Amino acid sequence: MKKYTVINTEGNAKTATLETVHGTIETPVFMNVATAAAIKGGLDAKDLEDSKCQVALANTYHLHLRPGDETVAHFGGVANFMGWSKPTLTDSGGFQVFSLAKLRRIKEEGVYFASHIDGRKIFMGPEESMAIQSNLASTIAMAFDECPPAKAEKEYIQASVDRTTRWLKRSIDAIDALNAKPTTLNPHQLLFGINQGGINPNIRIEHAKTITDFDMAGYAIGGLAVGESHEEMYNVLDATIPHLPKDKPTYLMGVGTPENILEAVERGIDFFDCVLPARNGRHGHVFTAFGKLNLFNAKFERDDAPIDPACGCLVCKSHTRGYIRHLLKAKEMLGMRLCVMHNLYFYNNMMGEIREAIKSGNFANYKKQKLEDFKGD
RNA sequence: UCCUCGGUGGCUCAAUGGCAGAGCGUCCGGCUGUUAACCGGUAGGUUGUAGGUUCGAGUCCUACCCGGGGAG
Repeated sequence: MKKYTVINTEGNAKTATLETVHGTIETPVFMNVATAAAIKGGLDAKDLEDSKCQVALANTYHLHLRPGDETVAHFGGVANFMGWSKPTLTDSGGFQVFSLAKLRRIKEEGVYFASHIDGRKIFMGPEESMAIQSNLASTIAMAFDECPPAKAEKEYIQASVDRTTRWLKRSIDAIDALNAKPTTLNPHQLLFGINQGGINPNIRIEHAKTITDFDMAGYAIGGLAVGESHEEMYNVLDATIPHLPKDKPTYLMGVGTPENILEAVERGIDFFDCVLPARNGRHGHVFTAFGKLNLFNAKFERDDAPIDPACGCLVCKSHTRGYIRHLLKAKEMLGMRLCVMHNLYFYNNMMGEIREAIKSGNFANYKKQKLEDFKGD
């Protein structure tokens, strides 16, 4: 079961549903990042539900290292492990090829990592990544790819993209073999392919055409928001998205700011994920309808307003900026937790507004108004 | 009363007689498929007081003030 149904479109923007064995996902959607089967900042699955989260994202590399994917399988997969009853997506470990640059070696067969936990040597290639993701029993698995740095030379990007294509074929073969022996946890794990090519439009387009030849459940655009400018990112989206199938979900990996998301939805993206709302929340930065606030700022010491008076989240219903600032300054864990809860709700709620706007043909106005409001404060 | 140790940024402390510093705190900024409750920056000093020696004193000398410890 992988039925992707477009409900309405406005220009290139689309709102759709993706039916999965673990429930229906309404897009555009923002997935909440639970790397090690936990939202950092002390949130659990119940908090995710309160935050209007539809999909939780976990990481292959991290869960393979600790507690081990077979241990997660013992608990019935990552969703059961963390008490989450809705769809999950697992990242393949490809991003760690980028972020753990000092701890790895890339070869044709895969990547040799030194564990960031204990230095132990581990190997991960497409087959290993798929086997781990199968144990994690995520709703959607990601192909094993390489995410080259934005500033990499064109020659390196091309060689990297070609290798990612070969890894994609191996990822597909591996997941097909695993799906041939379905488990009750996940009768048919979906696999999304990943487009790469740095900020080079031609490489991006050629790679999009190449991976479109494979019948993937969805197509992701990776390797963005890794140091390039917003303009470069939008140019890549403009060039690439027209060459991806219209009848499949698209996923812009690792993006981004609320502004980035509005721009990408306008260009036709369905799925997003980003650590920003959780990480910035832990650091006391919160998102509001009128821009970002840094709750560490002295001006909030005696501010008795909620983070965002227009917000409907549990935090804004019960707590003041002044109280949360105190918690943050006192290093009380509750301060981080409240900020993360608010930020996740802000993102997920905005995605709901986006879906409604597209359904009613009002997205262009909605986007324009939001971008204007975010500049406020 | 005597002996002794000490007095340096808001706090805790560095600085062979040679540019007065650090950590924390303050204030501000950054964070984009998480190695990140993290990283970066700002401001803040008549070195207890008054003299002296010296080219040069936080540092050596004298007196005093304040604090800790000890003796009586």
